[in-house]
Parts: sequence; C-alpha cells; structure tokens
Amino acid sequence: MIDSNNPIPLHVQISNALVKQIKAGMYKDKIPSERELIEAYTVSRTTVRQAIAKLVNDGILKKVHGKGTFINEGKPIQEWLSNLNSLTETIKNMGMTPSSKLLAAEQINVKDHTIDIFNMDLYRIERLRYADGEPLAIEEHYYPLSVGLKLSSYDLGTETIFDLLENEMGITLAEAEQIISTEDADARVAGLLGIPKGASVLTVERIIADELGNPLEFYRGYYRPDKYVFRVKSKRNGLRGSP
Amino acid sequence: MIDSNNPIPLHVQISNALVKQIKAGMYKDKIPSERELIEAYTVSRTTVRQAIAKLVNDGILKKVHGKGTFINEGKPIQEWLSNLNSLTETIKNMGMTPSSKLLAAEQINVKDHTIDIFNMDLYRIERLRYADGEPLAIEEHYYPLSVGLKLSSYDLGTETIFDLLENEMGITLAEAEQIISTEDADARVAGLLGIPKGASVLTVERIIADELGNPLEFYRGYYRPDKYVFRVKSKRNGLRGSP
DNA sequence: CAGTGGTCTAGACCACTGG
DNA sequence: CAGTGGTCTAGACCACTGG
Repeated sequence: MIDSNNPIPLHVQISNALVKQIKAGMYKDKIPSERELIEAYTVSRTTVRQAIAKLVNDGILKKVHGKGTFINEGKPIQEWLSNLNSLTETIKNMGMTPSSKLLAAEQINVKDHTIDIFNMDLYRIERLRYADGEPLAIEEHYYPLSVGLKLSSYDLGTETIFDLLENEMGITLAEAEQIISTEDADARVAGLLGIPKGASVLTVERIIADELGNPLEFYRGYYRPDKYVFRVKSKRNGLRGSP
Repeated sequence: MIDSNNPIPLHVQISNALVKQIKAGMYKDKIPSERELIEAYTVSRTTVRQAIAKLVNDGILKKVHGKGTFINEGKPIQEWLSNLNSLTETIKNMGMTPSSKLLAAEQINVKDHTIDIFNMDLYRIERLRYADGEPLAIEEHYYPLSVGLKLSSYDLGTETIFDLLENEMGITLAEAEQIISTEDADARVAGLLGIPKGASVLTVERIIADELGNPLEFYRGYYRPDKYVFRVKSKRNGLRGSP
C-alpha cells in the first residue's frame, strides 16, 4: 500500500491513502495522531506532517493543537465546481443551449510563448463559446504538444474538451488553481464577444494539474460580465496554513 | 534580528525578515538558496523551508527545482476565496501595510434601500482601503441598525470590522456567498481608486451569514484589478469543494 | 498527568537546471 | 559538473488540551 520504492513520494502516497480512508468512512471525526501514523506507515514524523499539511491546505483536515487532527465537515462549493467541470455543463444547467466556434488550433514553439509552467512546445486551442446563440466567452487552452495533437483529431467545434481528456485520452484532472480578474476588452475580444471596445470583461487564468501537481493545462478565459458571473461560497475558517 | 529566545517561531521570524528584505529591494529576482539561508540565520533546513513555504503559499515566492526560489514580480494581491478573510488580513498576509479612510457611516431607512435580504433599517459603512498607501478598494458594508450603531462607536478608520464583530461584539461569521464580476468604473469610483473613468474594476457582492444561515452583513466591494485578484483552488473529483 | 500538534536540529540522498 | 530544491530520517523539547 505504502511503497518506498514507488517513485511517488511517500508523503503523497500517505495523503492519498488518508483521503481514501476518509472517503470510506474509516474515521468518524478524527484521524490517527501523527505518532500513530508514523507507526502505521513506518515513516518519519516529517513525512507524516507533510502528508497532513497537504490535506489541511486543501481544507480536508483541520489540526487542533493538543487535541488532534480532525476531518473538516463542510459543504462543497457547488456553483464553482460546475464551472470547473465545463462551461458546457454550466450553460446546460442554466437551461440554455451551449455551442462553440473553433477559432484556432495550432502548435506553438517553446520560444514563442511565455507560459512558464510549460518549458516545451505547446498546442493552443481557442474557441468562442455561445449560450443560446449569444457570444458568452472566449476560451484559450494550452496543452503539451502530444496532448494537443491528439485533441486536434476530434471535432473541437462540438466536443467537450474535459470529456475528451478524461474519457477518450485517460488523463486525470485532479486540481485546478484559478485566478479571477478583469480587463478592458481590446478590439478583437470586444468584436468576438459583441461588446464595446474598452468595456470590462471578466478574465480567468487557470492551471489544471494531475494528482502529483504536474501541470496538464493552462487556460485563459474572457467572459461577458453581463452574462456570466462567478459565485463562490466561503467559510470563515482561517486555514491559511503552510504546507 | 533573528532571535531564538523570541517566542515568535524562528520560521515566522525568517518569513517576516524575507518579506522585509524583498520589499526593501534587497534581492532583484531570486532570494538566497536554502543552504545560504541556513548559514545566514544559523538554523536547520527544515526551518528555512518552513519559512519559504509560507511565502510560496501566499504567492510572494515561487520555487523552481534546480534553479532557486524567485520573487513573484508585481503580482497583485491574491485572495484565496475558500477562506473568508478580511481585506486587512489579506493585505497583511501579502506583507503590505493596510490602512483605511472612512467615507460614510450612516443610517438608511428600510424604504430607502433595496437590499432584499434585510427588511429593516440598516447602517451603512463605506471605506476606501489602501495597501502601502496606494488605493486598493472601496468597501461598502450594510448591517442591521443595532449592529451598525455599535460598530460606529469604534474608530472605523483604523479598526478591522471582522475583529470588532467577532472579538468585541461576539458575533460569529460562519459562511459567505460571493458574486464576483466586473464593471466599468463610474466617475466617483474611478476618482477614489485613482484609475481612468470607464476602466474595469472587479466587483464583489457578498452576503455573510451566521451558522444558522441568518444574514449578518451585505457587502459590496470595488477592487483595482491591477492590484488585487481572486484565487481559487478546486478539486476535480475531491470529496469536498474548494480547499 | 498522558497525549496531542508545533517547532527545530543535523544530517542524508535524490532529481533537476545550467554551463 | 556544482548548485538548486525535493524528499526523508531519527531524534529532541515545547505548548496546548483534557481528564
């Protein structure tokens, strides 16, 4: 189960094992203490603490000094997850009909891009997304070349990219980090979205990574703020721990 | 400077020292390597790595395996949306100094507002917020009259409202639902924030509720997008929503 | 008081980046 | 190759919680 010959770091293996056990309901409220986990997995305290720190940072666990490490009861952020799942799903959930127009699908050489998480040639896919026939967003996706070339063999005007990645290509999307901001629309963005030049557009930059934190996709989205907003539920907690 | 007799943990002292040095422009791009910091502060590698990890988590530093640890240049303040933090806390976490100017503190009669979660007279507090002396955001808070009147007895130009609510008034903030969008700045907002009229501003509307879901506060914020962005981590198939 | 997480030391070997 | 961060060990003492 935990294998020190496995190239996956021990602390990641332990994190994953703990998550599996929590999901299986193996612990009611509290996970075993650090000393107990040291015994159970025959690792050092540093390794156990690193595994736990990751889950605390993810909001799954909560540590209380002198008491123990507890499972965080909480509600999922349903609106946000549906956005992450795919824009197609979100549009459908709102009772509208999604559609897409492929704007670009092309190779980019490593020296022509500045996406510093990828130090390799990339494949770029750009689509204009519609809801009930009205322009809603422009989405740019960047993938490693091998992934992008496989994607390009499908009809990107109609397919959902997440479906292709996960179901056709067997790629596991685990985590996403997103940054939400705004920009003044330039002429091209304004024209495509059907808004005045200089009007505010919502922007999203996103890095999707696999379970080990390796980046799989870089994404940039431009949304019409009159048609699309972000909804997030937050808890007053203070889980701003260091990993 | 770094004092092992100080009750503040060494790694926190080192974090703070690094932030101070970065702000002072002591490093151009890269901070010293972990081995160099071990020498400089006469601590173990664990302690140095703990200090750095905090700043990486806050978005101030970025580690690159085999190369070094780099300063995240000119990145706007990043708020992790999964936690409900006050702007004061967020600014401090980024190693900057928060300040405020009170713009308004006034009673509003029930018939003069349209905030449909409150069917009662309200108290409205509006402040201009600064980070390191630069305008960052305009924040409007609406409270039930009894709460607002108590708040108004404090110096709202210097106090943190969350602190007053939680520590002075014993009010428990549990959950918030936030809507993030963007608007073109009108003349007043542009003037206060020091940006051109019509430029994009990030907007947040927020309802904070107690553990039973009773609304405690309605909030509206206007943020300069060059200085402030929202950050969210999401799980693709996690057992919970966002960390 | 025993048990918990928080901090910290002083090492070790590995994988990665660049010249 | 020398230098970097990534992982990991095997300890130690501290501060906090609860009975």
